[in-house]
Amino acid sequence: MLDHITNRWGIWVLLGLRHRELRFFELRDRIEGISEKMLSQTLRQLVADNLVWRRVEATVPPQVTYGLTEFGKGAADHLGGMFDWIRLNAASMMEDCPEEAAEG
Amino acid sequence: MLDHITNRWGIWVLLGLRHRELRFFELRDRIEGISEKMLSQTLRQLVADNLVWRRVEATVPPQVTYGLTEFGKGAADHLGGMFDWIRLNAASMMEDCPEEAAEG
DNA sequence: CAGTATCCAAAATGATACTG
DNA sequence: CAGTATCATTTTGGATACTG
Repeated sequence: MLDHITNRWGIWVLLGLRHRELRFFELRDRIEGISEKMLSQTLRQLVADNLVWRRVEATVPPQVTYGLTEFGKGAADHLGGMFDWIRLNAASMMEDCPEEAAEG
Repeated sequence: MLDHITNRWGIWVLLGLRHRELRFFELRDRIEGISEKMLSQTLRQLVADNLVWRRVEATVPPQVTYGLTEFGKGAADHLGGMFDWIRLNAASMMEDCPEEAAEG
């Protein structure tokens, strides 16, 4: 399952759904570069893993909405935390890395 | 860079180095299923990203040791935390998921 | 021991067209 | 709108042989 989460697209879907539930096309629009095929496939995996839920409204045209389960929220939280931490520390790391000298 | 960390093997290398520094063959042994090619490649990426350091001792036979930088330690920590959390919650999630009913 | 180079197989991805 | 099917391409991974 970690594979699905850390997949090329899994991360972005989970982070994309972090703030609110989204329709299929909203996700596709949010996650730039993703194809419909990959989005569909990734979503199916995440739904199967109980990280994401799927709600279909049998209207015309049909509306399908995706959101995070409680489990998915936790995962997205960890993921987001790590992501933020990396962005913060990567910046200061590139400027100057005094810790490296302390290693030896 | 997130790609490198969440790579198929990047995760396991970072987690493998979490407790202590290791030699090349120790890592290869620890991470079952990894080939020398993939290990070498993954390590080069992580070193380039400043997540891992590399120490060469010019002995015969040569000894090369890898370990986490301060930056890498932080990343491995986040990764390990998420990993543990998933393992814990995935188990209870599969048995019973009352939160799901509360969604609708 | 610690790699690198090469070649090959397998899997992931993408573009496009199509369906209900 | 929300997908699925198909095909071509790209990427990844592994086995093996070779080097210092």
